[in-house]
Amino acid sequence: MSKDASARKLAETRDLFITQWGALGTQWGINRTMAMIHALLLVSPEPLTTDEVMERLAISRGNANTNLRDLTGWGLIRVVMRKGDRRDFYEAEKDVWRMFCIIARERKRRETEPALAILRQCAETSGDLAGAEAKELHARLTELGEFVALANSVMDKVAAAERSFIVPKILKLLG
Amino acid sequence: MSKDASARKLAETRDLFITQWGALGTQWGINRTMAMIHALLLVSPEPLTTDEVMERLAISRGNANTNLRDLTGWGLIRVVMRKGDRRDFYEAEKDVWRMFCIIARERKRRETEPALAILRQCAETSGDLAGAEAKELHARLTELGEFVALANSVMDKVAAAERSFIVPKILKLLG
DNA sequence: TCATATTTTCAGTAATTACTGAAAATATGA
DNA sequence: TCATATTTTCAGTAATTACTGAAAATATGA
Repeated sequence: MSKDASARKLAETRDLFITQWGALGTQWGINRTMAMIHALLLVSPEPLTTDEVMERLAISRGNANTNLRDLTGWGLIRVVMRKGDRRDFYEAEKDVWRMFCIIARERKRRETEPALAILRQCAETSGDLAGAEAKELHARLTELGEFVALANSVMDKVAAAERSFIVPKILKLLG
Repeated sequence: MSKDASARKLAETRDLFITQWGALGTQWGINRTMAMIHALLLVSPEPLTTDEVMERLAISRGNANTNLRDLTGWGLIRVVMRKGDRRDFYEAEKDVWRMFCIIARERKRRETEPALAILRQCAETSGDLAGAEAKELHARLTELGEFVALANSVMDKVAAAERSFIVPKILKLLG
C-alpha cells in the first residue's frame, strides 16, 4: 500500500469511529455533536483548535464553541496552550479509568442525586398523612429512596477509587 | 384533618411525585410521559387501565398506548387481567432490586454493548494499517474496548445477582 | 357469524432541542 | 491605547422527537 493510500485509510478509520461514536451519543442522551467532538479529540494525536474542529466536522463556530465548553465543563477534554499561539487547543482525557470516573460522577449528579431529592421530599410529605393508603405510599417512597441512596454511595466510592485497587476485587467477588 | 382533606393531600403528594419523576426522566434520556406513567403506576395501589392512565395524566390514547407498551417491553410494568373484564390492567414492578436489574440490563443493551461493537470494529480496521499513527490509534481503540468490555461484564453480573448476596459485599469492599 | 369493546397504528402537527451565522465581547501584543 | 485575533453569545431557523385524534385492526362474547 502506498503512503497516500495508507494515510487515507487511517483518516477513514478515524472518521468511521467519529461518526459511530456520535450516533452512540444519541443513545446515551448526549448530543451527537458533543459525542463527535469527543471522539475526534480522542483519536487525534495532537490537540486541535476550534477552527480545526469546525473544519473536520463541518459544523458552525457557535456549535463547536458550545460543545467544546460543555466537554471542558465535564472534564472530558481540556484546554492546552502553545507558546507563541494565542488560540486555545483542546485535547481529550485519554486515561480510560479517569474517563469512567468523570462519567460516573456526572451521571450521579444528573441522575441519582435529583432522584434521591425527589424521593426524600415526597416520602417526607407522605409521612405526615394518615390512613392506610398514605402509609403504603410512604413505605414505598421510603424504600425506593433508600435504594437510590445506596446506589448513590456505591457510585461515589467506585468513582473515587483507584482502578488498580477496586476492579480486580469486584471482579473476583462477582466471578 | 377531615377525611376529604386527607384524601386530597394524598392525591397531591402522588401528583407531585409523578410530575417530578417525569421531569427527572428527561434527564435520564427517557421521555417525560413514559416516566410519568411509570411513576403513576408505582404509587397506584391498584392496577390501572389505559383509560385511567389517559385521564389521570391528561394524555391522548395513542400516547398512553405507546408508552404503556414500551414500559411493558422493558419489563418495568406488566399487564394483569381481571376476570369478567376484557380490558388490560397495568401494574408496576415494585421490587426495587428487580427494577434495578431491568434498568441495568436495558442500559447495557443500549449503551455499553453498541459502544463495544463500534470499538472492536474500529480497532480491527486500524490493526491492519501500517505506520506509527495507525499503531497509536489501534492501541487507543483497543484499550478503550477492553475497558468497556470489563464494564459490560460487571454490569451483567451485578444485574444477574441476588440483592442479598451482592450488595453487602460490595459495600464492605468500598467501605 | 356479527356487534361491540378494546388496542394498535399512523399521518399530521406541536413541542423541544440543536445549529447557524453574525454580532458582541474579550484577550493579546505592539 | 489601539488594531487585530479569538472566543462567546444569541436571535432566528432547522432538525428531531413527542403527541394527538381518528381510523384500522383485533379480540371477545353472544
